[in-house]
Amino acid sequence: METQSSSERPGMESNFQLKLREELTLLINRTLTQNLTTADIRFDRSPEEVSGDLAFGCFPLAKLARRAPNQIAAQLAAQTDCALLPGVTAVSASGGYLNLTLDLSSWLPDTIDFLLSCEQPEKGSLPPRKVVIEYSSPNTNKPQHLGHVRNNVLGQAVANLLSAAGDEVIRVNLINDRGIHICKSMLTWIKLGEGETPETTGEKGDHLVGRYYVRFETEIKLERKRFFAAAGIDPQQLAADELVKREQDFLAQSSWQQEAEELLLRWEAGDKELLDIWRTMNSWVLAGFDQTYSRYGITFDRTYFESETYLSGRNEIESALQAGLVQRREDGSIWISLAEEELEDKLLQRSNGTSVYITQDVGTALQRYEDYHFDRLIYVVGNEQRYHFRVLIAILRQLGHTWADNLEHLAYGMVNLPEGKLKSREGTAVDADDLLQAVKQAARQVMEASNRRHDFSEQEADQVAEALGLGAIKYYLLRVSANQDLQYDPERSVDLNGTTGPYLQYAYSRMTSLLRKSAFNHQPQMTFELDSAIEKELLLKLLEYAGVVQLAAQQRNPSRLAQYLYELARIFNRFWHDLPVLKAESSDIREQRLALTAACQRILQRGLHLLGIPTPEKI
RNA sequence: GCGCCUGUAGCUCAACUGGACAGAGCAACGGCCUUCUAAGCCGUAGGCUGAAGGUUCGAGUCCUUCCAGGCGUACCA
Repeated sequence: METQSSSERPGMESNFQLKLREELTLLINRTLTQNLTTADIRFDRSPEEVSGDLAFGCFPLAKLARRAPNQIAAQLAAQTDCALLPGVTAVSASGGYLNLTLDLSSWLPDTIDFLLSCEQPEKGSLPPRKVVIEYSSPNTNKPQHLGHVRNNVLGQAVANLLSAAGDEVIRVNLINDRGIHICKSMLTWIKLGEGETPETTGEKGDHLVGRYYVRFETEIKLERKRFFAAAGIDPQQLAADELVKREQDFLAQSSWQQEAEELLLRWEAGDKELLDIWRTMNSWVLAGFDQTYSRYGITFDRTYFESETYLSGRNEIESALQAGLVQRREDGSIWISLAEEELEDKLLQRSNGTSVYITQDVGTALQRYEDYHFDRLIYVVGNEQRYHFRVLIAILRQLGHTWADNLEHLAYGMVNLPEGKLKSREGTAVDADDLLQAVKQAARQVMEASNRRHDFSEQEADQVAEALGLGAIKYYLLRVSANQDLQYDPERSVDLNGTTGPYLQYAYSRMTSLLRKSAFNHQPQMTFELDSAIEKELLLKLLEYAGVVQLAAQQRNPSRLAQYLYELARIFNRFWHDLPVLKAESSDIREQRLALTAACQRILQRGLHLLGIPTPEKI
């Protein structure tokens, strides 16, 4: 059950914003004898055709007062004395909305002071909650690809948003470093690796190990082909259930499969020689991951390893068995009944005594609760695991952990290419490192083709290209709301025009350029006489910032912020185009426009950083 | 079969959780650089929101039934 309505978490506000909401609340309560609170007052932008800037929708009031919304709006408009509302020069009713016209020059001083001096303008009014958020969660058998990049970038951004909105955030990674898939790359390296190491090949460790994982898949595919050929069967001709049976037959006699399974048994038995190899290969992969994370700006406060947490899952199941909460079947396997949750029974331990995926997640969750006593635990995991997390939460609840209701699966959609799906097993996925390299190259080419001349050193040019590449990739992934599948078009992501990271970074560098050239220094309480429509658009957009961050945090949806920042940048670009700043008609106007620019710059910088996008000063 | 998710402009995506005439970008077409960075700005064109019913003062959004796609439904992770 939702306990909060969406509009009840405003961010910090300037004095004028706060005052306006208070006065409007009083006004409504007086004229309609309601008892609204300021939290009930939310503004939309007035549409172009209507005279006004901010619109207050009277629809919720219509139910309380049992009158039509446009009647209520009309009455409010008729009985409103503008003098009581700060900086409001006119009110009008239209289509059930009360439209307020703001006086730009009275709003600006207060707004600019607030935006430039408030330490954390995104902060919400509720007490902070302790939130543990898990993202990335890679397997140590292959390098990270585009799907992981979406996860990493999304997780990082949501963590940043929650933190900015005022929560205490603990960012955790979970390394899946054990299991049959790990054994596959190990096996292939042992058999065919001839002692290769990242040092001898000069390759990144995760790429090296990943090569052996792909190799395993190609080898077993060949073996499968031979198996079916020898039996004189064309698998394509088989009915579905027959095919499943034949595949099982194949795996049962496949030497690659058998050897991998033997390796897993040896690993679980603690075979010392094997554990050494396992540790060595994992360390290669982890070193590779560290490089990737660091380049992408992905950080964690704590890293969990499944090889360390899966045992606590086993223990939990053991004690649940004693307590009669789970049942052992005749073949020795252990199950939990989830009939109360209207879910299928779930296996918790195999008949051969080894643990399954969900057992590890039970253990990890328990350990995290012990470590942090969180108010909320968010899992950033692909939406193909929706069912898995429903089951996980149900299990924890059945085992008597009331905090199970504080777990939350932040499911995000798959990343597809225009040609179709990514397939990491076949090694056709878009590799995270290669991707950044390619997009960076493209950015570099655009920089060099441009007729702008900067005295960039080679090193500076490289840094700017890297920043633009990151901006391009991250914005591309974050502008789509999380639960949607997204289509990744490599060519489009390299295109720096349109709703892209580089567009925003470019706008930022323009703002910075103006401020640098003018050596602007903000004086509080300055007076404003600006009055153009475009300047007012900027003011109105700036006023939305804190609310947008609050909403994005609450919905765990950075795309809201991504969208907003694009709108802000677009209005700024229009402002830049239409109005002179450094060469303004008077030095007063110049200072005022610079102050407005400074506010935009700070908001755009903070917003982009929440999305994990770097903001180079010059492009 | 059952469950979950998704269908919005030619393409990629928005739409503050039920509110004003459904908005952007790309692609197309037409304008704007001797002027603070043209990676920019302005304009034109593009829609029966998959279909049909229903609830409501009001539906892209909620309900029902279809249609299409994706993902689950493992003693895989």
